[in-house]
Amino acid sequence: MTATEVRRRQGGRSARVRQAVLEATLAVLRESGPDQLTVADVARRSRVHETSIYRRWGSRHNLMLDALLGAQDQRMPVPNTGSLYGDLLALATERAEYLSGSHGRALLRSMVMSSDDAVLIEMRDDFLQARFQSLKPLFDRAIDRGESLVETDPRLLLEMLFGPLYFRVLISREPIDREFLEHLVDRVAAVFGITGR
Amino acid sequence: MTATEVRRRQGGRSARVRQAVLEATLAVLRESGPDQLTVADVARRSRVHETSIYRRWGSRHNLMLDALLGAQDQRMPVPNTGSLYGDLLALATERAEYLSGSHGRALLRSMVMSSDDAVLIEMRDDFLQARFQSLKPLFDRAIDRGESLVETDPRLLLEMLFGPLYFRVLISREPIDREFLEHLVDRVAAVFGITGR
DNA sequence: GCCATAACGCAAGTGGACTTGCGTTAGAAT
DNA sequence: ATTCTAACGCAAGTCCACTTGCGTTATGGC
Repeated sequence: MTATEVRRRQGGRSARVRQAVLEATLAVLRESGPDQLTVADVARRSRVHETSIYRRWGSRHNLMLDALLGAQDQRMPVPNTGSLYGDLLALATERAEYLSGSHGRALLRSMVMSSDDAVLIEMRDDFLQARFQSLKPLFDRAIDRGESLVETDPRLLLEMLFGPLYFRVLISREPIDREFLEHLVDRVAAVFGITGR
Repeated sequence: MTATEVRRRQGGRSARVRQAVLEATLAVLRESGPDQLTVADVARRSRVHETSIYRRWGSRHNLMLDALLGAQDQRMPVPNTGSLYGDLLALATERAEYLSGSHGRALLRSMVMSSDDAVLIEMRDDFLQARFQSLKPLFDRAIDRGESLVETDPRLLLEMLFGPLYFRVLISREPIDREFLEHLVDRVAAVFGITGR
């Protein structure tokens, strides 16, 4: 029973190709926009053959997703306004702005359209995991300050905060204005017993 | 200033073609699934030329969106369990099940990928408007029963209820279990001062 | 250094979304 | 009944996502 263990390669050429392709993807994305991006463009720009791109990423959407998630890692601002309420409002505001922009819309469409094979699922999970993890200090600081949180399931809180934003951008396509953001944060803060404003 | 008013036609052949195409779309959707649906299939089945379909709907996703939204109108169950809490839980449960199924996933992807020209925007708006409208009795009944609602913005409430569901199905792709639904409804009900369970 | 093979390059092709130009049919207004 | 033209039918073509087969390169393990 030879366990057919495929030894994947990660360094050297493989890594160079990966980086070149992802960089090219982001560049084309900036210049042409998500709808105009073609794999042929990325291939030309990265000097990597189109076939190699398809063999590694499988589809155009998967490729865009990988590139965009990578770009996210850089700047994921974790607000620190002095109160949990303020932090949540800042967070929701930043998120709404990002999602409404062309970069964010591209990421969303890619997340929705990307395939659901093991690799992609893991990629998404890792990203969301890291994202939620990076926001943990936000709650720790609130507890240190003595803000009373009746509820301490940050995951649920964040889903209730972000869910409506994604709903508006993806489904109803209503604009998200400051009033809506404040109402939303008010309600969410209320449920979780977050004091002060 | 001749307002170049294009007289659209709605009855007769136009209507027959529209109905035939939408029916065929749903049939193909059932038999082949959303990813396998091709416009050529729909054309053959409806006996309407492919070109005519493209001229009217513009894209495959727009077509699917129209068909699926139409199919929704039929059976939009408005729960009546005797308490607002029970109604909301039933509503969220039904919604989660629908969205997780193949029909729902198809609708979601179509909504995300469909174009944003005037006609489509109006179609989406009408649908959501009708949907929210149809749920109004649910709140009226609660008030009649004497349940105290501190908050009376049904729209916001529904966005807070549905948002996280859409988030899970579209973005994180986490399964939605009963526990999550109950927690969610608990919190939402709490914000809006919904008494009783 | 040598070898096995993962990953890449290249050519060629398939399938399906979407477009265009032009002639034809059939609502609807007069 | 006649006329105008929106909507349809048809043929042909373009573009791009994605695949396949085969030869070539260059890693990583020994």
